Amino acid sequence: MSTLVIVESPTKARTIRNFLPTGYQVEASMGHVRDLPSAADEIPASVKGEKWAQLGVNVEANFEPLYVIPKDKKKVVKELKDALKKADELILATDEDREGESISWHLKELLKPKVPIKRMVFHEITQEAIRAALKNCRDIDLQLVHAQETRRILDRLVGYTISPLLWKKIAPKLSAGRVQSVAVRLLVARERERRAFHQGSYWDLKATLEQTKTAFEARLMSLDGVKIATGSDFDPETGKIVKNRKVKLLNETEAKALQKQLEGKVWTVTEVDEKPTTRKPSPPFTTSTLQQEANRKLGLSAKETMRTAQNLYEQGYITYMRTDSVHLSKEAIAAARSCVEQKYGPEYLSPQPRQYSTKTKGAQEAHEAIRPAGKQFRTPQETGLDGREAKLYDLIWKRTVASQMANAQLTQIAVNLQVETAEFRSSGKRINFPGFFRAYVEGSDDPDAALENQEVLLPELKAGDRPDCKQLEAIGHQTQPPARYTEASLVKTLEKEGVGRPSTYASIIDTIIGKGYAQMINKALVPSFTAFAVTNLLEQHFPDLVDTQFTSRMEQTLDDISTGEVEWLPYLKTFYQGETGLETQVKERESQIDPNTAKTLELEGLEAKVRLGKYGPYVVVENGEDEPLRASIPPHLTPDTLDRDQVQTLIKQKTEGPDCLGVHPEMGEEIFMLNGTYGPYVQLGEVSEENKKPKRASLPKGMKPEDVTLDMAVGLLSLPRLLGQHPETGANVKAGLGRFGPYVVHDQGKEGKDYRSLKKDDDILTIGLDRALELLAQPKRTKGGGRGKTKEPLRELGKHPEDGEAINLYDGPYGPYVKHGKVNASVPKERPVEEVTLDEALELLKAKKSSKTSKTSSSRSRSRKKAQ
DNA sequence: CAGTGAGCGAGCTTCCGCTTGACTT
Repeated sequence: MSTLVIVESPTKARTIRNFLPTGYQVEASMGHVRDLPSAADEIPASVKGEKWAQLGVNVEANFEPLYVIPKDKKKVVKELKDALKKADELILATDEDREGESISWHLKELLKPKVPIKRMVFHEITQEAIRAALKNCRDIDLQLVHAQETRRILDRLVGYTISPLLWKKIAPKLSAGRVQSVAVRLLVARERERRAFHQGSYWDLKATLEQTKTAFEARLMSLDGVKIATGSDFDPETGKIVKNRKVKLLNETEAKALQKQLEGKVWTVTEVDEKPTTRKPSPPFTTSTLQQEANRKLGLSAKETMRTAQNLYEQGYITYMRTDSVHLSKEAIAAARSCVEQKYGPEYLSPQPRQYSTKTKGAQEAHEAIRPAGKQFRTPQETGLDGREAKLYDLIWKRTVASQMANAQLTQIAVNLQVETAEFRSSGKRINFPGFFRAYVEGSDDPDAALENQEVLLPELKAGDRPDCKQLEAIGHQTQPPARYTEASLVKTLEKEGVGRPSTYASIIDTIIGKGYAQMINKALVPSFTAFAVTNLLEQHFPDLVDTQFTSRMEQTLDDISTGEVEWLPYLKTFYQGETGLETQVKERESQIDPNTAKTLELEGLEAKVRLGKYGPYVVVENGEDEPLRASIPPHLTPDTLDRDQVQTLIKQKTEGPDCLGVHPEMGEEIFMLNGTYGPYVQLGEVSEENKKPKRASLPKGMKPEDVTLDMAVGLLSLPRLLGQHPETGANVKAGLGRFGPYVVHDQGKEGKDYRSLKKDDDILTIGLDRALELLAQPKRTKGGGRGKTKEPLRELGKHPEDGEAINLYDGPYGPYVKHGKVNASVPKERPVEEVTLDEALELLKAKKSSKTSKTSSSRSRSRKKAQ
């Protein structure tokens, strides 16, 4: 008697294998095994002529989906079929959520087993839980499967009807979808706010006071009983105080006058208010909160976090990393509590075990929260991990353990002080009992709030006290525009609205960047002009689809379908073919929308219009009777900074030709300031028949075109510049501008070149030999396995018999590999790294070399995608 | 890499969610 058990992931398969009796074979499906055809080459010839072929859903016949096996799943399916041949029974043990139920159903439909089928679900991977699940098998829940199918079809209908509309009206290859279009809209909405933002400025006073030798600070709160204006009193759209607000706005003169007036006066404490407060630890990690915290505390991108977590999961250090649940098993709670007792003592335990409940919209909770694996948590030190993995495990360990710790007890202290008619306030915080603070304090998107987490000590004060004023300063402030989204804050917002799933948060960001809807500038997501045009069109013509509520309404209906309260077919029919249905809407709008209008952006406070052209965005300025003036917008110029002056400069460059900075003193040719696809650059002479490629040099980052003088331009054009000879080797030391910015190099020709980037305060035009030597003497910065070629090998294996070049063993992000010249070959997972020999390495390299000659079509198409 | 913004025009582009291995280092 033998039974085939199918789960989603190979890691899970390996784990539960140990908990099942002999005669059970466990295999992985690797996620979904069937799907709607994703592109034309997956549509079978038999339906290619049909009107609905491109959709992959027969909208004319009860929305029957056309399922195919994607290319990358063919192998898995074949293996599963083979495994089934040997089995007398099939157990489908995928996750208990909507997608998991659907995977089981697809497996059943696809494998058409002739043997009995059971559906098994479990929530914990322990001996008891799995044995119990085995005894309580059930049938596939078809209503849940219908809910998934409805979700799948609806997403397809949205994506594959709206995207083609965008191709016709804005630009080919654009995309729209239930999730990505909402994400893009969030970015665009924030950028609009930033464009509309007007800065306001205000002043206040800061006093440094002292009592019983302890210094503390106080801020001016009110004057003559009227509150002093602060940032929140401003209207961000006007830069002025909100109408009818009764506050006193201090300007610089007034603030300084008041400062003078109050100097040397008597300060009196009028009121001391102490309030006890408690803080509760945050729940254990879900995918979304892990991504946010790893981004804030470790600086990891969502993608990096997931890759690192996957490694930890596969090595058995943590539980499953794609989850929306904050639930901890009994076992996990016990393990966390024992960690608290051992490490911090019993007084740090929460009196009762804490069980958190998931409040996220649309959560499906097929898994536990992300936590250290096992019945006993390994402490971060015990794992022996290093690098990113160690840091991420540490974060997960602390968060999990902290969740079972006692509340922190604090006292908030507010002290009011009076000096003449001015009222000042000082706030402090005392930590009476740190509780979970000992282990973990959640990071914050707002650095000011993070500061609040620290204890602010005040001396013992009581009403009537007269502290000394040591210093009184007038301080100017300016209101700040709303911050752009980061990866972390975007994921947080999407999760809050129930948009996207744990398995997709990281890829949503990839999608919107890959489609040219946004770029990442200093960790901030900045939407493109294309994003503006697409969002405008969708908001105007399909407001429901880009509403953040759309997904939660859909989820509600899907829930109702899964309980049988709503039928799936009528829902889809109304959504697509109803009077205000999607198909009807798209057809109607197709004739209404003028492509020229859709490609044109009217930005607030700008007469010039932005248009999307074949080669990117450009500005158009009406020029009376004449042809309008046009000029390209360089990619580094973002929508929020495009103002009148910027447009002026772009147009001027275009019409008057490039600015001439002067004549090169030695070459006798003119030097021009130009703006190219890669930003501003200087050029010596003009392009002509005999001089097709005149000498050019980009401006280093931070140098503004308008600040560049003739001398500076000459300096830039003379790069790389010889600084002198290295005192030890006699080789040339030069300074130049490279792909990564300004650098110095110790150029020993064939012996090798040693590069260092200049520091922020160094000037490429004036740097001398001494400073260059100083930089070269510093070690190379190798942060987290940077791109430096000087990576230390794990082990040297020996020399290649043919060319005598060294063959070394390295550790890389994809596991250990051996390297010979430019050829790398991974060491197979089952081989222990310690045992790899030179001969084995030669074999691996040989196999790799021969396979390299045949490139697959899929890798070609992937690199093409990346290039866009 | 470095100055364009219409048109010849077959066939293709595109969604979300579930997974790992391939990429290369």
